[in-house]
Amino acid sequence: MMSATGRRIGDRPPGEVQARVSDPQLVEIRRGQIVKAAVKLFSEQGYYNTTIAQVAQAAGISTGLVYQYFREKDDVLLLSLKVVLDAYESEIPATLAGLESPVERLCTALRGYCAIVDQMRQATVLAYRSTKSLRADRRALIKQAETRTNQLIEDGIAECVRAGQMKAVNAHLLAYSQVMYCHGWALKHWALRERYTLGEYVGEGIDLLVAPLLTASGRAALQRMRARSAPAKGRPS
Amino acid sequence: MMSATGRRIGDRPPGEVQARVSDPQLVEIRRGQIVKAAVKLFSEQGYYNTTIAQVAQAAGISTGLVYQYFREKDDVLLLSLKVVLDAYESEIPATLAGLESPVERLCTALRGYCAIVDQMRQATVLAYRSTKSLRADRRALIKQAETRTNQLIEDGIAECVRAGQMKAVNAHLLAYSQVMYCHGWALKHWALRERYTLGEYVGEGIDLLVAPLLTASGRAALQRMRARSAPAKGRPS
Amino acid sequence: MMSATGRRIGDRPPGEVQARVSDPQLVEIRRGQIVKAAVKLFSEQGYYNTTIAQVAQAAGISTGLVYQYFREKDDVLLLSLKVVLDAYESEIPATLAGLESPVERLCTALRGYCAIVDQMRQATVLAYRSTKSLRADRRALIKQAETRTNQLIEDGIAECVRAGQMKAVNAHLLAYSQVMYCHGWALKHWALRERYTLGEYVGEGIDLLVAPLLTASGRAALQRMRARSAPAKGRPS
Amino acid sequence: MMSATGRRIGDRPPGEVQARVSDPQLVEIRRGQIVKAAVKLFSEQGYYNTTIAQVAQAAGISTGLVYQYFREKDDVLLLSLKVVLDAYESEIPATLAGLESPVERLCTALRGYCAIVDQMRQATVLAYRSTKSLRADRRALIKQAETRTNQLIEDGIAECVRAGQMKAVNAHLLAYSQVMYCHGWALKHWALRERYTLGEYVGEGIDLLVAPLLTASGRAALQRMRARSAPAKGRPS
DNA sequence: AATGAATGAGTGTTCATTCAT
DNA sequence: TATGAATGAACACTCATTCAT
Repeated sequence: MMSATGRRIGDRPPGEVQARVSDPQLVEIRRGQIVKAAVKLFSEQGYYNTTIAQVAQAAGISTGLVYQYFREKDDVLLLSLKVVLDAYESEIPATLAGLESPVERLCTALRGYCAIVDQMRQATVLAYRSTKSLRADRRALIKQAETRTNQLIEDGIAECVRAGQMKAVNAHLLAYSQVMYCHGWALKHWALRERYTLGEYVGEGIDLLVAPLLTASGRAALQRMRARSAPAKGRPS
Repeated sequence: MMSATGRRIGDRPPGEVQARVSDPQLVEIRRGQIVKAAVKLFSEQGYYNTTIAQVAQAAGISTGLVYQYFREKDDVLLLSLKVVLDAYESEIPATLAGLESPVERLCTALRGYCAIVDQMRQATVLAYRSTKSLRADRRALIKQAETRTNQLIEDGIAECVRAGQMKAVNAHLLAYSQVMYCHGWALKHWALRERYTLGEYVGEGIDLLVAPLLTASGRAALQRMRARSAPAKGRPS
Repeated sequence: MMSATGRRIGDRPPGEVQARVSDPQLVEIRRGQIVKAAVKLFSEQGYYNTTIAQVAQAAGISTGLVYQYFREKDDVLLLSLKVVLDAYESEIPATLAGLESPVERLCTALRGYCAIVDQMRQATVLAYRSTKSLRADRRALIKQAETRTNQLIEDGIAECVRAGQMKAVNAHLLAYSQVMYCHGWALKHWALRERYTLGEYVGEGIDLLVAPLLTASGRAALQRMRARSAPAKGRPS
Repeated sequence: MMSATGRRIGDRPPGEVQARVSDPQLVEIRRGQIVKAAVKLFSEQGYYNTTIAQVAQAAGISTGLVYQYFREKDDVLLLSLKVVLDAYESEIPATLAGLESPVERLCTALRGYCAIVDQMRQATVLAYRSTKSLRADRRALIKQAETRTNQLIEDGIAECVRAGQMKAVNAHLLAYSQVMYCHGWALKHWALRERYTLGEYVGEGIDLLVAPLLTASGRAALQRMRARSAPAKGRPS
């Protein structure tokens, strides 16, 4: 069914969305347009309440053109979710550059995670709501990406433990707990925004989900980190 | 918006679902049938992939009859979600009967919460996924119910603090964290079921989200509770 | 996929079209309406140029209702073609009642065949044009029906031969030839109608495709038949 | 109806397909490519199930280029059908070169007709199925071509009669009958191929549609012809 | 002359909702 | 009350045709 001139775009694993357009640059641009519009609309109205025509219009293209870049509506959702998850996977490690102390690395990762969640608040909710709308094989892709992100946090925890900064804990479940705390900023934003700034939310989260588990040396490291950032940020009201 | 023939049934607050049928008993029975079928189908297939005809068939009634008890499909979802949330609100307090120690009450509440989540795993996921499918005013109802359940946990935490069993913490955010941990059993069940039984999940959760925050007296209370339940339960495989 | 209350309608062989409506009488009525409209429109405009909406409108029902009685557009075509072929299969034998002479039976069958073709001229063309639009398994059903009709003619020929009224011939191919001659009245009607009436067409056909193959006794029988019918019918202009 | 930039190419009669390209040689080549691909695809899948993009790809050119040589999809069909009919019109006379005996000429024409039908089996079916897909004016062109081919056969019959080799018959309808017999090889190939080779089919056809109508001298001529070809061919199984 | 991306009208099909019985 | 047939708006997806390059 794939035209002879059809080409898989990018180097992504199988299950990847295919396009009828051969120019990879154009594919990247158009898909960017479409996914951007889709994330916005899906997040606001939900997947099933958003029509392809709306996505196309929001992307500034014709309805038919969407189908040159995506085989079906499902594919648009898949790529939209991947964009969000890929952001986690690439941006969190980026925030850690140059940091040595395990505790500092963990806290920074959590801070970064929450920051991305904050930026993509609606898209994060979308990921929670819409993953099940995907077909089984595609859902698996999303779950894998999620697992990889969790692993980033779990590794950070394990580092802390190995360095003697954190007591021995179930790193796997603690990571889950922390990740869900980060997601919570998006999922329960309607309740949280009235009471906390993002900074406060992160700080309190560290107090609850990191600090109590630290050893004396871990607590010292946390202290140092906070001392360093406090003057820069002041006390947010 | 209010159909001329529409009639408020029962004593529920405004925003309540309306029926065209006058016999309150019958309304209760039929709605029960319908909602039971709906929760099952919505959970399995999602709200938008489930047709009213399917719900009717699963409930053993005709399509048209659904509209004698619900004004629109949305109403069926609303009531379905309420059923789930009401279960939380009524069953958790029930598990606490006769317990005195604040730490024990908190841990029992969390254990009960997870148990309900486990029983209604799919429905819990449904609540996460589908709340936004509701219209704004109805969504508010759901959020209120959720807030009330959170309050149960938050009160438990506050009790612990007041009784000197837990250090001073942000009870509000800790409650959120613990509630999300409970929900996690449903939301991430695909990843968790391979590694933990429900009992283990709860136990580890308490180790992470309760124990580290306790005072010496709180720790002693937790110890006593565990000593009591351990022989009864043994080591779950 | 079939609803539990779904019911196969009628006693037709597998491959039969299914309806979502359970009352067999209603199914018969509605399908009659729909197929009648479909045969007309498909014949006039072709299958692919006719929309379901047009069929529904011509049948005096709503678009959606068509899909209560047919699973897809293809099914409407299938039943439309079957109606035509069933007419052949049932009406031709009916014209033979009471006739004894094999030659007379054969000629009457051909006359009857042409008469039906004349009545359903457009539908006959439709059968030629649209059979390939069906999916393979359905096409097979149509071919079987066609084969059965051919067999009717072939049997008539064999009878003539057995009775010594016709020389030994390839009954199979002669039947084909005669059947195609009958179909020709519909297929080439644009060219034939200017030159022949239906009666003339049949008469000349018998002169070409029956008479030359008869034995002396067969010719005599043909003669008698024609003598009998000539005064009744006269020379049609 | 005539686009301003449209230009008539070549010396074809009115109703002719137009091209935007001026070089007549190129037009011939490109149209050849396109029509060849179209005949194949239309025959296999039907006209409406074949997209212009598929035709272009099969022809090894771009989609847009098709519209440089054809004004619309309909035109591609028109030319495709003409190619088939032109083959009849030019190839049948070619087979008759050097033959004198009218009966031999007629039988050879029929044999040639069947041979072409056999070569273009799918395309012949296409002509039957798709003529009505053309717009009325174009359909007329096709009918004319068909009429001319019929005339070839009719002339052959008339020759036989004039030469005293065939009894007086309705040459017009006999020609139809014989032509339809030839077409039958394509139209009913699914049923015939299991029982007859092409040679047998032609031979039996002559037995049914030619031989019984011959005079003594005609039968003798047929005899001679068969005697000549028999040794060469033997009895095909 | 040639490409192939872009357009947008058109259609099969679904399904929430109504209504006659 | 209950049924289930009927409605019709809505939407995903296709494809003939155009057009910028």
